[in-house]
Amino acid sequence: MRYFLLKTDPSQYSVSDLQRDHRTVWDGVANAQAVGFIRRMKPGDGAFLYHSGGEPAILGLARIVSEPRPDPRHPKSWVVDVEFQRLVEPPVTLPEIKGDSRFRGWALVRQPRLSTMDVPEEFLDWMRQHYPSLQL
DNA sequence: GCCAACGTTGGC
DNA sequence: GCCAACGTTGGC
Repeated sequence: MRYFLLKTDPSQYSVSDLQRDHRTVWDGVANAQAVGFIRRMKPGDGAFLYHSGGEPAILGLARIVSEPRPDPRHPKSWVVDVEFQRLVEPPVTLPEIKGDSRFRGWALVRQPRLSTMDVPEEFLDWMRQHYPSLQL
């Protein structure tokens, strides 16, 4: 089981929208590198939900609930179904992540425009320590 | 709202 | 296949 991070612009589709919808098709990912991560996802994998725009932060946890598949509407895009799991409270803010030298190499810090990525083991450890109730 | 970074497109 | 122009994203 792996963990990924999914960015969303909250003015388009927010974590509370997913909480309300419970399940959605995660679409709009066309960038080749990001699509590469979508294609590596497996049902049962975890996904941190991140708001870009507004206060950049991780504020939810979701589960991948389908195999990835090409988006029939957009040739270069791939989609996957995700299901809301939990809110991350309090949210883990970008400044907090940037401020920790252990995460310096993470694409979240290094490549601001990458919308979908994997999550380094160091961050998972940190999360397990600080958010034990998430049972990561 | 601005703008830097960077990905994509299209003309050659 | 290169690269200039252009568009988009995301952080501030």
